[in-house]
Amino acid sequence: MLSKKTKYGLKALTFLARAEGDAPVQVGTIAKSENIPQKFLEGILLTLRKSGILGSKKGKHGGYYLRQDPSEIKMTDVMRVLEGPIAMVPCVSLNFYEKCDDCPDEHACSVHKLMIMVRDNTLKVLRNNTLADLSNTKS
Amino acid sequence: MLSKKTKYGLKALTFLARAEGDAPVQVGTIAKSENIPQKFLEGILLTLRKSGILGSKKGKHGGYYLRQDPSEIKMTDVMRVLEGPIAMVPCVSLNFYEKCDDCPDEHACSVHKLMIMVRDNTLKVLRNNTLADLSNTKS
DNA sequence: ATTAATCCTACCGTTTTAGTAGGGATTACA
DNA sequence: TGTAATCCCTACTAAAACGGTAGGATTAAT
Repeated sequence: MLSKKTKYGLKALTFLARAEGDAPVQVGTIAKSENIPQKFLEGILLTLRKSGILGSKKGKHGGYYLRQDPSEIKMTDVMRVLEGPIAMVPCVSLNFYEKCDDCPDEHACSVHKLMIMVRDNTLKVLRNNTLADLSNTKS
Repeated sequence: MLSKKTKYGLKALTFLARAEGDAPVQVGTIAKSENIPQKFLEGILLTLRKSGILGSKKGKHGGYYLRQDPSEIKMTDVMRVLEGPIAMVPCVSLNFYEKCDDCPDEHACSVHKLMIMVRDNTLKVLRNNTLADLSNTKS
């Protein structure tokens, strides 16, 4: 299951991508428009900023903004920041690899085999889609 | 993340597929061989039986067995029984559809669009793989 | 100085996960 | 007919994750 955190984060990013101009957008504005609890969204945007995807401006008239063009922001990066590993099992994760404690031989493991295939196909989708693709209102 | 339940279930099914002959296999045998807590595995095999994937024989010399040839058992079915919906979001689930409570227009939702693509690619993998493919020791 | 915003930490109730415990029902076999 | 092995079922539990909320510190514009 996709967490609310990720879902809300994606919606917020889409909102920012669609927002014209480069003036920072306030959390409250996004929260209201996208039906997201404001305080919850605050934390989400904070982690997006810490990861380098968003920038922020403090104080009055402050807010958040994208640090790159939407077409440069890959879904793999966003998903890893918000949702964590893309692989469904740590033993097939590229960025968060971990050995299974059961499972004596990884290469003989049937789950391993299947999850590598799932991962590769998911990666293909997430690598081929940028925030610009999501923000596009057409189809 | 794949739950332990699903992981253990897949391993158990693989074990059964590899077991020669049609004599039922006991939970204890599988548990020991695959490093799975026996009592936990008991429950998992029970749900697999209730879903129709496994059959069982009670009493002494009882155990579990596959009800179809491994090549007939699709990963989509197994995953839906053990892990639940394949889609990451209920609003793109084929078998477990549910409307989002936020999100006024599903078709305008960027998350929806992305998750449909992910789902379709995952489905492709799971539909094209049977238990026979998993059990195959080669590559 | 006031106001409006981000930033940060801590907390909290609910649900899910990953089991464990204990026994009932059924069957093989001596 | 008795006993051991096995599946079957319910209930319980500790720990983690999820989905927030609360309260205030900090920073910047006016």
